[in-house]
Amino acid sequence: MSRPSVKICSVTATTAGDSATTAKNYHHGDLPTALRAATAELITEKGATGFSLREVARRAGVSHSAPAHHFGDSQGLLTSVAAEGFHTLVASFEELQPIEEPLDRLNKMGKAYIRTALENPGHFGVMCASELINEDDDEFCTVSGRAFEILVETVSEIAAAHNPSLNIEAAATWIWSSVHGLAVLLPGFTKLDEKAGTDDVDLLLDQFSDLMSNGLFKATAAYPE
Amino acid sequence: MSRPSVKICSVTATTAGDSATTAKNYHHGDLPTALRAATAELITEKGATGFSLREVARRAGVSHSAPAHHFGDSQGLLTSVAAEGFHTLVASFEELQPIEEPLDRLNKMGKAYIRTALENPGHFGVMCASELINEDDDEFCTVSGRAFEILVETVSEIAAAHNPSLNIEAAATWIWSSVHGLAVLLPGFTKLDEKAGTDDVDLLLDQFSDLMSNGLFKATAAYPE
DNA sequence: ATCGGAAAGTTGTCAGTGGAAAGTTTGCAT
DNA sequence: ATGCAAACTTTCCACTGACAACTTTCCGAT
Repeated sequence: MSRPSVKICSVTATTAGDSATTAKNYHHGDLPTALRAATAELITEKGATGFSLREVARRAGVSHSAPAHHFGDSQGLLTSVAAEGFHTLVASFEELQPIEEPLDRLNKMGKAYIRTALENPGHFGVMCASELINEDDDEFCTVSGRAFEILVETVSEIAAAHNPSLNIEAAATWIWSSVHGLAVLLPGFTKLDEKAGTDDVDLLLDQFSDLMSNGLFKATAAYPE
Repeated sequence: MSRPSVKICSVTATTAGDSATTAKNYHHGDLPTALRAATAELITEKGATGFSLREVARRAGVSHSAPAHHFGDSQGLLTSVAAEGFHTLVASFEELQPIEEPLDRLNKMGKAYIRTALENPGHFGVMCASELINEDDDEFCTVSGRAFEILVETVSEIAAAHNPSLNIEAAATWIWSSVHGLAVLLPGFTKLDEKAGTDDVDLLLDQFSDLMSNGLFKATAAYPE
């Protein structure tokens, strides 16, 4: 929360185009965006369970049933927040695409994944909460599918470069599971976020890279320093 | 350590076991157990978000605030259910300890993990829901710590047998993340549970084993048949 | 210019929820 | 039998999500 990271998201990007016309477009300006922001903030503070539609509305300064008008129900709002989070993730993935060596790119994608999760706990807390969101939502499907697609592409390149007989789908699923599991299991994101956490995570991810590349039989997984 | 008193079944065991002493012990018999069972059932049906203390009480046939007397609040109840789930997991791990070859044992532990998750969705849905439970709870800490301990032991043996320079902690964390991530991400447990799902999962786990052992550089991750 | 419809937002209401507080039943030790 | 604590019930309160009905604002067609 030390940086204005939420701005990254496409949603703000799409609407932020001409603020002259949209900013005071209506009563509120851009309520959907404000509601998503309030939601992410609230989840960051109180966790996904502490979330409440009415509290979000209160923070956005609108009546308690205004959100329903834009998102239907709370699931709709949370799904939209989740999609926003995936947009951020995809954007950070795409920034890394110029990296030539696919293994290096994969390593950095893993770090980006964890960093995104740490920097946007409000979004991340809901991105894989299949209970809370509507995974069949069009925008959500598209953007989360795109994220996985990028991973598969990278794994394909790794296979081509290092091991042509690799089962790409299985490997991609496995990698995603590893990194996602780590993100989920990392105890108390806030603690890590506070201080030197990013370095620790990067170190751990380097070990993961070693393990993924070389396997239990050959990996040393030693701290590189 | 191969077979301590199987606390897991204590729940089901006590209800059927000595009904003379416990069954009609008090008003209800064994309310805490009944409440845990009702909770698991409810979560299985409606997901962790569909859970409500009052509905659980209703199913157990007691007043809406009876649960509070035993578990404090809903978090207490859910934590107890999570601990119960970990007991089951630890028990299934311990059944596999006689297997000599640690790699084989690890493979079967992974399958057991997924199978436990599939067979007890009500418990699993809450075991790693850090939002919903109190992870500092004594019993929860003990039993979940034990599960990880068993994994670390197995990884240690793998290191001793195959790769002495392996960083054991990192590797264990990584393996846990992989399998947990898979369990979390597996879309719709019920579907897989219905039919031939177990085989599919076993196959996927075999691929994971291959990837974990040999790494991206050497693994083929091909279907074994 | 204005009129009508649609989008944006409000107010009011309802059943349901968790939690606290206070009362009641039950078993048991003395 | 009596006293006491544990197990459970009843009552209450603030809060929630969803719905329906209402008002305000905008914008385009005439």
